[in-house]
Amino acid sequence: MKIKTASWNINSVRLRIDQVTQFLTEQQPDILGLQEIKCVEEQFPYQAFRDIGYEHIEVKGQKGYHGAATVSKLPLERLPTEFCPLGHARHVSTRVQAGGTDFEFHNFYIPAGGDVADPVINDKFAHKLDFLENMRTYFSGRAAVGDDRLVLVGDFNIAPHEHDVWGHKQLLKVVSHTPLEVGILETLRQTHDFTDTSRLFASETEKLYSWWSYRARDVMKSNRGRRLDHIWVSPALRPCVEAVGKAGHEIHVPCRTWHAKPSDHVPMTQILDLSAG
DNA sequence: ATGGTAGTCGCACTA
Repeated sequence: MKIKTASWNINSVRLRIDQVTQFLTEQQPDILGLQEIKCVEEQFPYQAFRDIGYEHIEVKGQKGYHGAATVSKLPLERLPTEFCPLGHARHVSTRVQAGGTDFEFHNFYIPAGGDVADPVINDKFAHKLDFLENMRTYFSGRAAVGDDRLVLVGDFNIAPHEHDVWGHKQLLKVVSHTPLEVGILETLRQTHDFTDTSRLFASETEKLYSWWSYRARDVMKSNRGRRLDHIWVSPALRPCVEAVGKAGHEIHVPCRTWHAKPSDHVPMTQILDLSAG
């Protein structure tokens, strides 16, 4: 059984509900993790998703800021997790029923971290590091991450590799690409042997971006992007990614300019051949 | 070193 997973920082799900439903209709992922929905649960446009076949919806919202939601064609069971030390709505964990099998889908919105890459003088950067530490604690505390079938998606707000940013040297002191946060994220990934699916079949020097700032003119022409969004899988699911090959992964770059008012992030999708795991 | 844009709880905050 093949399933298609997706992740997208939508920057207000209510404002861009038509873009989300267009994406779902065209790409037909089985499950989508949304970040920055910017609404409370009661304001979430449930019906628009149900109308096009996404009947299973788990939302963690808050007023005005942040928020995450997972919408799915496959049945979901909410898992009780908490990663944010400030209690922000930045995470939804679910178990997904996929035919005769299942897997966990962890949808993250890691804090951006403010402007100054020093946790002593910048509370937002300290918060980002604390959130990452809570992720580390959670996964280290699980008995057998290597055997468990986990998909981690979301806006991690970290571009780990040199060619995940338009200018490695220019961004070394810019939050999202500093060695401190990159090192923590890479340690988390390597500790559990998570596969960063965007890089599995891409060459190390291929530029990959999922986000382009609003604060620049002709941003796609200058192409000053960063790869802040990720789909990771645990070792148990790695064969499911390998089985579908490079074509199974897609960063939907045209979505950065396809509507007059796009999100600053584009969606990405990863197909898993669950029969290979 | 600064400022640029976007969305929301809009006269401020987060990104």
